[in-house]
Amino acid sequence: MDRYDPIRIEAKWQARWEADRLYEAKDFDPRPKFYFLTMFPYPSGDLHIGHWYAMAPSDAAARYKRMQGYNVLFPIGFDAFGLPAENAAIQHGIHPYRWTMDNIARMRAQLRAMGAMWDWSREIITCDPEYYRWNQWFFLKMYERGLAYRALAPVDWCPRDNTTLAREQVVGEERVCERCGTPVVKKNLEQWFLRITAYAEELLDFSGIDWPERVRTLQENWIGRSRGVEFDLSVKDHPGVAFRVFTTRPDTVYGMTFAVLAPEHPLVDRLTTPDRRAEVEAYKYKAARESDVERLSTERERDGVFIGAYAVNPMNGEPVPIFVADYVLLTYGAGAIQGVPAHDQRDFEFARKYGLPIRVVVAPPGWTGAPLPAAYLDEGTMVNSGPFDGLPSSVAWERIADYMEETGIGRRAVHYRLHDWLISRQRYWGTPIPIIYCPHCGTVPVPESDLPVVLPMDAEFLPTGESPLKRHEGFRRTRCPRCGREAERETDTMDTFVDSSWYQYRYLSPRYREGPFDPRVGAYWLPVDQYTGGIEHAVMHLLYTRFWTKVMRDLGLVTFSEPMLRLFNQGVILGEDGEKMSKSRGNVVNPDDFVRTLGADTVRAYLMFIGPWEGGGPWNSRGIDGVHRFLHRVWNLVVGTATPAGRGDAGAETAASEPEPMPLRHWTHRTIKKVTEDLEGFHFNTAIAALMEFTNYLYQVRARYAGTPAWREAIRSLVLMLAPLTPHIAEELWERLGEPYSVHTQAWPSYDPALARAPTITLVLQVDGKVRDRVQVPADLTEAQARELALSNEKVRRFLDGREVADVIVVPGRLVNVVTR
RNA sequence: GCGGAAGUGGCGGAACUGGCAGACGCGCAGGCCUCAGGAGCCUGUGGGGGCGACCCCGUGGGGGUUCAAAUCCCUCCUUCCGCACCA
Repeated sequence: MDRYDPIRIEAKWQARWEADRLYEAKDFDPRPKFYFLTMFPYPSGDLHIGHWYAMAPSDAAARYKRMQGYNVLFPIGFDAFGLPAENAAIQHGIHPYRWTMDNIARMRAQLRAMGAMWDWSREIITCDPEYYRWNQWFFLKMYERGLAYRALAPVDWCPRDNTTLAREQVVGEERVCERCGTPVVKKNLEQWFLRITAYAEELLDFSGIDWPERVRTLQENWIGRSRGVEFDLSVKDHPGVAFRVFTTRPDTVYGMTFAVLAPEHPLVDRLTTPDRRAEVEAYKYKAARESDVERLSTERERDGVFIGAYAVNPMNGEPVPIFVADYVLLTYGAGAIQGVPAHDQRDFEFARKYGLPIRVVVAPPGWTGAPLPAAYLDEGTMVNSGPFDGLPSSVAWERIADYMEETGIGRRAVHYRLHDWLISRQRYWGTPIPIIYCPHCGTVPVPESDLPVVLPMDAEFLPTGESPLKRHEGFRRTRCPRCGREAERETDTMDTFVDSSWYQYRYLSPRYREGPFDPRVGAYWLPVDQYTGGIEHAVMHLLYTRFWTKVMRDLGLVTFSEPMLRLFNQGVILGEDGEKMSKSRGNVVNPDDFVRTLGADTVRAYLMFIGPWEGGGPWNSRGIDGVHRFLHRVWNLVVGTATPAGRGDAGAETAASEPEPMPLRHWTHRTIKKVTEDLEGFHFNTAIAALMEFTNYLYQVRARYAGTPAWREAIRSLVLMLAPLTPHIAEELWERLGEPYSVHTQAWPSYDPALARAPTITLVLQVDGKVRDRVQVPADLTEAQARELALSNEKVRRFLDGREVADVIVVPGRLVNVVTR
């Protein structure tokens, strides 16, 4: 007997597919195109089960699209810059390039074992100078347009990785480094930024793309748009001196009883009176020293110090005391606020602590004038607000804003939580920023013709934490492209998120020399139709790549504004204990072990069967056996060598001699319908369940149908439907059926809707909503017939027990509910 | 605190637009086959009651709408994720 031997057939077909270049996508093919992209891996060294979970289902989906008649581009590459390579260099003396390329070689072999339809001819590796030269090119284009700039700014610094971090890379309440978990510290440094905030408004617009609500919400929250009013407060006894405040509640301006400056605010020194100076200085010192952890502690009492000066409310000329307090941040809004304790919880607590007046200006319904127990934040009626009294506060919001604009007191303004993207990294293993500092000419961009600025291979890697480029004289010292005199290169490299912000374009023409991608090829494939990857990139990669595409549009490189039309986020695969896989927990599942014993098809199918793709979930080593058994059963069924012996077969005959459940062709077509719909929606788990059911059914009726055309249709369909999910076994069985190579270039089976519809249905008979009987009836039973059937049914009558029938609900094709009084 | 998602057998999960709860698989129990394979076959398996035909209960808790609720509404609880002094 010829048993299912996954190891042998998988090796065989992988070699054949590669030799035949079965998966190379053709540009300009007349079929409709479909660009299916999965987030490319970082070459950490080994392909882990998480990679499989991200990639095997996406391969199945891409294969399905191909069988649906699309010309599918399904590329793969490596996100090859980053810290681990540099750390390996420091710890083990291996050059980051060597380390990275060795890992890539190993991972390529592991990826091939998956049997995916990647087009390896388009592989990209971001640490290749021919790749990162375009990072530099983009940077120069942005620099020309003022979208890349250098600024002295307080930046987040990871003391362990010895580098700055983008705001998005600082995570959690503890404000730790996204990569290593070390608490970050603030440093004041000259760094390069990309002006993503120029696109803040546009990035809030998701029209035209079908992205998960979750990602949209995360991005919206991250961008953090606030609409409000900015106005200036003049300072009493300081003619000509004023500071700006921003508020989202201009309707509460008459309720201002104090003002607050951020401790770092530039006016603090100037306005502080001599008698307050010592206290203010002490407070500033304290605020500066406090770590962010302390400063953000939720239980912490709000505090501040009066600086001795008074600000004048522009609406009523009333002076209010000015404080410094660290609950006001220099980095948001204007770095100063109006203190309205009656209508802001923080101001309320502050006013209580320092005995400041709490003046209600938006009255809650039924307010009697009594003090409020907490800040009142909702809509109300204006009081104590001069000409605006009596208006609903939402109306007053607009009227006061209008008034401020008309009189020049202030203007409407929008602020964002989003900051510009800090891209400077004080590390070696990244794209050099193509800038030269000349003592005579200043900051000079490297001319395009001099690109790429190549990383020197002979850098030294020492555990000092200092960037190797900074100490590399040959790299650092250069000549000014403008005046030719001695100058210095920028030694910082770019955040690796730059690499992944536009990689989808490089896949189109990875060896193109005239630009980041060939526009002719781009016109055919772009944009990406389907993108898949983890949710962890919601506010970093996925925001950056949208930004990048908008910049590319404004540079005239593309004609659209969004890089990926549809996005799907798969879940996370957990260890057997239900916890996140980690070496320290010892719950890491190595896919290679299972591939070696059960085969790649089983691993693929199991990962898809485990549950909804978006849900992730725990790995179960027993569960995978069930899927493996299923493939065995399919094999035996199709090859026709299911064990014919003994009582097992007798049992099968027993099953087959029972009343026929449904005709074979109906089962075939309804399974095709179900699997088609499931794959369309990435519901791999239920698609596989349907194929299991179908297989179980085929075993039951095999004796009756074997050899008939309907049987052949069923078996062919089964193999075709397995092709995207388990490509190797499908190819082998397809060949054994005598069908032409390759199963993967066949059309997806179509179904006849009439056949997919059940010829008979189970009609449920209920009395007062409780199921009392089930009867098999023709699917086209009329409503009247169903009603008749129910009322004459013996069990229904028994449960009616002579009671009066009040109503009979008939749901055609489903049930009849007899309702008693 | 704010925003989002979710709670279904011993486990992973299924259930169209409100219409048979628990598909499929794991596990478990019993039986079979086999010179033993990462082979296969059959039966049973939500809880409780009954010799049985059958009956009752059951989708986090409580309440509601409805002929009918896992599904809709209110409320509470729990878990996960994100943001968190953003003015």
